[in-house]
Amino acid sequence: MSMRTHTCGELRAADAGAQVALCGWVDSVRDHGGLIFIDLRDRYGLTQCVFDPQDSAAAWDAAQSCRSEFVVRIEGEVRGRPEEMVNVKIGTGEIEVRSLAIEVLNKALTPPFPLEDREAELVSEDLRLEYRYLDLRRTGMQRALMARHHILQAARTYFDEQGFVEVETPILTKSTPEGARDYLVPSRVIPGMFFALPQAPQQYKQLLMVAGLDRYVQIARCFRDEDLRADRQPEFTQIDVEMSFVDADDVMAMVDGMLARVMAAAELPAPQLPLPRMTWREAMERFGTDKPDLRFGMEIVDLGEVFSATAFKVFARVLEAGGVVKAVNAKGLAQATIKTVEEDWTGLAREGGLGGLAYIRVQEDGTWKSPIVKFFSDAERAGLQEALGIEAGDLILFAADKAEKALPVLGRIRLLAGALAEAIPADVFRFTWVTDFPLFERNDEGRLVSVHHPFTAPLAEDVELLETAPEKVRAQAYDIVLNGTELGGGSIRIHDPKFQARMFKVLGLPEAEVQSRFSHLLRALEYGAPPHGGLAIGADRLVMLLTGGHSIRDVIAFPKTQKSVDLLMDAPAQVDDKQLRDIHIRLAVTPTAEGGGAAAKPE
RNA sequence: GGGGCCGUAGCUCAAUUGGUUAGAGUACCAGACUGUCGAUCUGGGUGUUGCGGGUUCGAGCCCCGUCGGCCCCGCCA
Repeated sequence: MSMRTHTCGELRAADAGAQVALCGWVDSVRDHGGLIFIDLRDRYGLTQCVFDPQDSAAAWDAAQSCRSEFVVRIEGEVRGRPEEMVNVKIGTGEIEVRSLAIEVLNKALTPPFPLEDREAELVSEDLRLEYRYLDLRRTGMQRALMARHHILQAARTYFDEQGFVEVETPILTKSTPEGARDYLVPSRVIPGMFFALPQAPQQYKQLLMVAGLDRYVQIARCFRDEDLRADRQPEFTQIDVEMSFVDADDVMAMVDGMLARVMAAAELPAPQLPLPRMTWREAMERFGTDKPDLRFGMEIVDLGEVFSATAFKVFARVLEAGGVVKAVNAKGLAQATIKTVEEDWTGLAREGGLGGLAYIRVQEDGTWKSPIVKFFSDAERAGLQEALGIEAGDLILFAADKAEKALPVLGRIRLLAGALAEAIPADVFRFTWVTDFPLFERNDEGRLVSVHHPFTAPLAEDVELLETAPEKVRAQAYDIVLNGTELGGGSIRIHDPKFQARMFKVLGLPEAEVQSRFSHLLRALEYGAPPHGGLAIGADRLVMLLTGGHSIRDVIAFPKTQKSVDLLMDAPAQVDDKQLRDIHIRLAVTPTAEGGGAAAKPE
């Protein structure tokens, strides 16, 4: 008989009578003194194996010494269970294996934490990460990894069917001037020079379009040396796409199809295609963010009309100065605590540069309780009522300032209010495209920088504003958003070398820097670059959202901690002096062994 | 760089105002048990209260420092 004849998730009533061999981990031992039950587990499922001293005294004896997580091979005969003994919780619950022999292939130490999902999910994450190979043994984690596999496989298959070619681009590449901090790799051969790990395969995929590949896709690893969040890891995976001879609609339609396939692969309801679209301006006006969560209402309402002639000086002054008065109706939150409204949310408004946050609590009897209502005319009250659909129990939150300040604040409060009111369903998936982003923004120093990246093409009708009013120029850029999370984004690229040079000039990049950083791309554009565009989707975030996870660490096999430490491998770590000499590096700090060897402390 | 939460048995947590021998559940170990499937019953505490220092007659608890984990802001073209 072979090592194993079946998996632990395979046997059914129809297999009764079969002689089988199963291999796996001991999930649990229930020793009744006479009878012993061992649940044997592998990736495929759980099978109950019964040891009776009358069947085989030797096997029964060996089973007695089995402990959790031992790796064993069991031979026996499949037996149907009487109806009252069927276990409906597991797929193999209608059978059991009458065990005639058991071989311990490997013993196991007692796991440092329970491997049962129900309990393991409460265990501190650093312990799980230190013993990730045990954590990944859990059903829940295996399900997440399987979902990831199916989702990425569906995306690959889809793009293959659509004629895309998967091309691998270098991991050792060149540092880019803008964007995130690069991970650097010193060159041994050329002293003092460094490779950078790619933040994205952006320029390579554009060069592949110049090369005539026409349709490119890659499940690409990307690296960014920035601080982490629940949805950000220093290395992450993108579904990276680029297409030639397309416009923005073509790219979005292609990705619509992919997302529909991916939803099916994740066994989730199909979204209606085409996925909805809105412009960046509309997203900001209605939701106060460029990644709107469409799972609930509480949209931002403009009250410029209502208060156009108001006697309330605070609003009047703002409107006169070209500002806006906006509000959100936090439905049903009139009972929100003073702390929530006047400390937490008002504090948030102040952080966002607002003077404060006005509000109205609508009492159960319909009366308005508010420090500011007394300044409103009857017409203004009626206007508010109408514009915000005010009902008993509502909480109205006002922001009056420049639109760029008021909208983001209300956008954040809308999310908090939605969560507080439990108005955001967890099992609903609402996609939207956000299009027509601004091409540029001002950074801290007031310098013009690309919102997306410097290869993004502007909308044709805005090109004439490039030099005169660059901040008004909209980009042929689009983000795909799911449930308030930015899944990915892309753009139509500039394919005309003269235009690309013009763009660098508008950005104020010195000629020398353009040459040293982008000469390869500019030269490539000189040799017949097709019009092209594409996008990249954050694979980890996509899988996280579709599996209901709260952190991308839940869908990455071996993630890093918030300090970018790998607790399992204990990386980063010190290296030998010889290794440093080879790469011409001398340390300016003395590494210390504290914190498990991963912490380096300045002298 | 900044704000917040956390660190007590293998795990999850408790421990009154600073009080004498640091507990519970579970895991684990031993014994019992022939139909369990989160088995059950009996017995057993296995501890550098993250680490270092301070205050105190006395510190898990207070103070200072430090290490680590998580969430957020900044940052992430």
